Amino acid sequence: MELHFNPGTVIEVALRQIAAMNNAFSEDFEPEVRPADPKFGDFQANGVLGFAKSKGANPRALAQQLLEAAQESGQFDPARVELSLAGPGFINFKCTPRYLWDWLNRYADASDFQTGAGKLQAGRKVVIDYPSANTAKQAHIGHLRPMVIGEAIARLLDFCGAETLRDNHIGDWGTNFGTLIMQIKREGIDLNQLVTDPLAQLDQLYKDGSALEKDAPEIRDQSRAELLKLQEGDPENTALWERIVDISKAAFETLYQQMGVRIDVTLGESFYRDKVERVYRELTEDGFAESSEGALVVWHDDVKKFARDNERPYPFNIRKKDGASNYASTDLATILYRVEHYKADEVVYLTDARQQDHFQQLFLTTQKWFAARKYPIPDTRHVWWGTILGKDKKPFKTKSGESIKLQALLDEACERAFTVVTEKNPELPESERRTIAESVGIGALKYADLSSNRTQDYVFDWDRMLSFEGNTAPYLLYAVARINSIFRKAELDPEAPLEGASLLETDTEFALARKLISLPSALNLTLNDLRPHVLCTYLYELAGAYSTFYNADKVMVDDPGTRTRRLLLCARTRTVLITGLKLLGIQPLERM
RNA sequence: GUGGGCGUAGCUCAGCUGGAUAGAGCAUCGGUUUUCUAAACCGACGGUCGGGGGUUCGAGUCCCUCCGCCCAUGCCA
Repeated sequence: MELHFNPGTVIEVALRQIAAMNNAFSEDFEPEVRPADPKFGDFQANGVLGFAKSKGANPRALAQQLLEAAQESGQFDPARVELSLAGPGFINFKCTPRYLWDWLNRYADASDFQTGAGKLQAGRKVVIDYPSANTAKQAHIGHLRPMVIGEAIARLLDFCGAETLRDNHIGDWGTNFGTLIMQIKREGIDLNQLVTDPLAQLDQLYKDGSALEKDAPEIRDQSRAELLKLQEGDPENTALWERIVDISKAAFETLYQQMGVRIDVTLGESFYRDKVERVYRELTEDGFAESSEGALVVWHDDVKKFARDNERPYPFNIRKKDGASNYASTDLATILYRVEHYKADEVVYLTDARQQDHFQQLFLTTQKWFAARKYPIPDTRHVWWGTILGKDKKPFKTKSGESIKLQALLDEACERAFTVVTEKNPELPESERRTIAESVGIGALKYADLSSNRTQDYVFDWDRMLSFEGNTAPYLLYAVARINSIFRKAELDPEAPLEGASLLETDTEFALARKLISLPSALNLTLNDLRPHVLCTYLYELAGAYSTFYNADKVMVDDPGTRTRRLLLCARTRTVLITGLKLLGIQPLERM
């Protein structure tokens, strides 16, 4: 068996090939190789069971046949992997100590992992639409998930070889500008005079404005008129708008830096304002768009929910009845631009769960439109997530019921982490405790967001996320810090090559080694549905296997062979943990 | 009404798309340190997987049917 980054893939490819040449199987046989429970082996193939069922064959006999064919093929060197038949027809694969050891020596540092993982998405151009913040509003807790999940997914795709473009599709052209400009004019505000926290003041102006609109239709009309003037290029409104956007960008930049969010381009909705006409024209010409109640809409009769004869009409509204564009218009113009200008093979959108209908309609419309025009059709993916809940299981808010400001959340995370660090490690200088607290605090916040399945709501709990027990950032960071400490005391570079190690011996060493070689499986699985919690679970299990090993097997023993092999396990664990944490956007620490 | 998500241990969550005896952490109880960071480790306790039916060698996972919660549902994004 080849010494590949992902042994599971090698097994799968080999089995598929062997089955294809065997009379008892057919081309469509899927081996279904996956990591196994350690008590059975390292990998298992479950595919025979399903296959036997579909053919009405005896699964165990069939599995026996495949196993023998595999052994005869010469593709499974007994010195590297042991095959066995189990239960109703599972085939188990157990890597030999030799193989584990060779793998650990072959895949030694971050660049080895990068090379191995880099084949997964090689050559793909992926545009990632995030964090797509609003303009003229302060960032609040609702902006946490797009920043955290978006950054993690972007890093993951980068790591796996994709050529990514992080496109910050800001909402700088929405209806809210009508309201905001209306209110600015009403109050006679000079935007250049706003000094302290200008974004907060814009936020307030908007709130006041929309409060007024609530029970005054004439004010609502006024706002709509201001919006239309802006969209038609009125110089006064354009100048106001530019200033608002600048204020917003500057404020968000500070947050992006703290959050470790990296952006390649910021092309907001305004960028597409002269590109929506083409969308209207092409969709109308091709017969996809038509007028309905004064608006321009697209019906999708092939999907019940969006069909025109549905009991509750739910068209894709691409131009409002007042002639103004909306987010459907700009999203259509945007995807065209991403394909034509950036040659995107895939576009990944990151938003919360509530926008699923919109993206379903957007994707349907894009496919039909692009097919009709013979434009390249990109893969599209909507990566969505649930709500952050308080302990009462309702959306997490302040006691007075307002949304929590993101900056306040970050500050509290760092402050709480600082208290903990000071409690545990009072002898460290304050500046270092502050640095540690920032990594631990922000890291804990991010990890809490990433470690549960993103499609579900999760309960926000400071104490749990900052705990050193359980599936948390501090637990993982602590594991890294302990490894660093060993190398520091031994006066060794954890990234330097290690020579003269003896072969693995104890159960805890083996358990750790087996966990290490399952990194590629974890990456694969994470990438499948872009679910970072899969990677989190893996890292947590790895840190757990390390802690068990650390407690059971002393590293700095006298015997040089034993010492070196344990140091090697420490070094590998460290590299994998650091690599994983960085993929999640969490900064590892030398000590804590 | 329709569509989406969900219901797993007292609490917070996993469960790799139908696989082997349903797993972690917290909490509770008990144990481990002259040893590299005990911010750790080990063990015990804890489950009619919302209820009921079905499909099959096999169901937390798929189908049907109820119960309950969250979200979306024509011009905000």
